[in-house]
Amino acid sequence: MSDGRNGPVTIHDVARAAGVSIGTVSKALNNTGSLAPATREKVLAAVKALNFRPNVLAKSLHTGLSGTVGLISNDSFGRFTMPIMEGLEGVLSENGMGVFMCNATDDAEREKAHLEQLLAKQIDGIVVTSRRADRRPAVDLQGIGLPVIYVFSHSDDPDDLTLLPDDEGGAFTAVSHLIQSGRKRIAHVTGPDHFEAVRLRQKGWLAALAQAGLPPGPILHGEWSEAHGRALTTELMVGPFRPDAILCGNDRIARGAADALRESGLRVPEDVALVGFDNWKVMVEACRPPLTSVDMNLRELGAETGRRMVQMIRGTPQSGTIRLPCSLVLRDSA
Amino acid sequence: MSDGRNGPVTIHDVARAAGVSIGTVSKALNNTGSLAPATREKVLAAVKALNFRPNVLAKSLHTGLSGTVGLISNDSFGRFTMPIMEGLEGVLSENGMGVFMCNATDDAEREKAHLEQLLAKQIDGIVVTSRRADRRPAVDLQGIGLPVIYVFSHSDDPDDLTLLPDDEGGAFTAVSHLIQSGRKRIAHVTGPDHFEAVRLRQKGWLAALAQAGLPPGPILHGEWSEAHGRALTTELMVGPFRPDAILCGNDRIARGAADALRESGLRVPEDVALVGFDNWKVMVEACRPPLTSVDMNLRELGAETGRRMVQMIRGTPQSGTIRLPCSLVLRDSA
DNA sequence: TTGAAAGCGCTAACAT
DNA sequence: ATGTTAGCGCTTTCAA
Repeated sequence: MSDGRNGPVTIHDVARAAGVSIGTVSKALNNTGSLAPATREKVLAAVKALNFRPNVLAKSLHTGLSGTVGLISNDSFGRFTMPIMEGLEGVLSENGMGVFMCNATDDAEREKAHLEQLLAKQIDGIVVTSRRADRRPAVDLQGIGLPVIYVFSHSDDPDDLTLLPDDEGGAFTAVSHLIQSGRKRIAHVTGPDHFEAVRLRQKGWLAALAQAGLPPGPILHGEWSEAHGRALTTELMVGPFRPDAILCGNDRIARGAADALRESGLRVPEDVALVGFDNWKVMVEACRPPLTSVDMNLRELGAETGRRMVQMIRGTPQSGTIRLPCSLVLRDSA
Repeated sequence: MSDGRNGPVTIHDVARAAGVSIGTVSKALNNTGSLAPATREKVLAAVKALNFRPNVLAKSLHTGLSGTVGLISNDSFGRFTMPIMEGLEGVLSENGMGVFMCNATDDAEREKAHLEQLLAKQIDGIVVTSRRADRRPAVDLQGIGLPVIYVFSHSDDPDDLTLLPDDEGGAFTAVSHLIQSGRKRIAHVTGPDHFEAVRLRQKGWLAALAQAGLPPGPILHGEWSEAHGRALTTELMVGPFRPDAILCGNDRIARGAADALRESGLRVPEDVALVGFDNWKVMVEACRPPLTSVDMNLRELGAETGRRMVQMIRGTPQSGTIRLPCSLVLRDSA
């Protein structure tokens, strides 16, 4: 607490207290070189007594590594970034590393400013995340060779490493489940098709139908909202194709669908089964009935990002686009 | 790009390129000391040419300041932490500072581990946030005098600085609005009363009623869910007190209330007006009708945290509990 | 106005 | 086994 002098406790204070040189303290702290056990004990005792905490910034000057990663979000720390960040931070902090949060909100200027700050802070790597998984220009590292991972965001440079959920596989799994539980007329109500994820999920839906020899139902596009889920579902149900199941592009659409069906006197899942996408807790639980939904496992996506980032920082380069599996979470709607 | 040598460009490289000493480069960069304009130009030209970026870690060794703040969240980066983080990061990054994200999830061990990492990284301050605003033990800084701000979380040490939304004022504003629009029988359906926020909102509700000379309606407690919103509202409507308005403890409860009312044939807001709390976009917009709700202005709360953190780091100590105003966002339900 | 030199807290090679 | 010393990239006196 009161070490007599002012300012933080340094390695010199420890050396003095233990009656050794600072080099010896350093060795004791890092288990390097050779040291008499007794000396080590003495040093560690002084460290405890003085409550000494090594300054990692000073250490960084030597190693060239700061033990720090920058996370640039274009999601304003939104719903998708959160779990990714959680998984990432968990893995990195286990490795003694920290995460700098930056919010760029799809503003190139802000992103550039953040990049400058991060580089000045000597970060060891960059993670770029986004609100959606469409292609974006690669971050401009100005020739500085720094590991970069795009997660839930997609660099247009194929030499970059991009981590994404397997949207197509997720949709395939969901539709296969519907088919296995006896559904034969499966429609798809989803979001705007300028989203890559929308196109991929559509592909998975079609693939599962094709594999079972079932005809593709209609596909309806709209905004990602409950209101559109209701409207599109109503539209769908008065059409010629009477679905016995609907794969929804996200949980909000699915919840809108559930409401529309119930209010038109149809039962879920007896008359029409429903599967959502995102497995967003507040949505799936509030839905009537509770919604079966595809989970993109974003937490795990973030954790995998962390593991790969550690590898890259240690010198193993990685590139390409990797898709991690989604999982279907069963509830009452399908 | 290729500066001939390996590794990052240092101040020495710039000095060499500009034909001056490193001391001169430093002065040119920081506008300190006296320097011939021509020399400054020469240096800055070299900086540009080499794409030199000062190493702030090295600078930190002198200043003792890292330009870095740690944010310890106990919310797993949840819905409430997000906007706070966004506001905080915005202000701090404007000041050239960065934010380290840590997720402690209410685990004292994890919090301690994070604290150690943050201190080793020489952070200049700590922000502690939480899922709810109940009291918590102060972070143990072990005698290190470091600025700490509790936001959307409440230290049990009155000498700490705590920033919170004005729950009571928010409820008061909401109920006053209901009264002004002619409502006279105002009930309160809310969350578990072990939440400080619940008790404060209740207080605001009562105060507004008292000021208007209206009798307090019933108050019903339940979980923060739509299901409980529906159940409690149904219970309320069959009771002896026929409310013409309900202040809801959060938006989920309010949305449940809206559904229950509509499904029992009552119109919102004609028969019963509804006000929610949180102004959570997906909830208020999906609600039928769109929900009038109290916004806690968490983004601004985060921004204010950032401003005060900057002040504290600059040497102005602060303490006490400060409550920032909520605002009522009008939509169709009241 | 500019340069030389002494550190900031720490590591690591080299002496002893 | 331990101490000495030369930096890591930068700032900041103090001389010149």
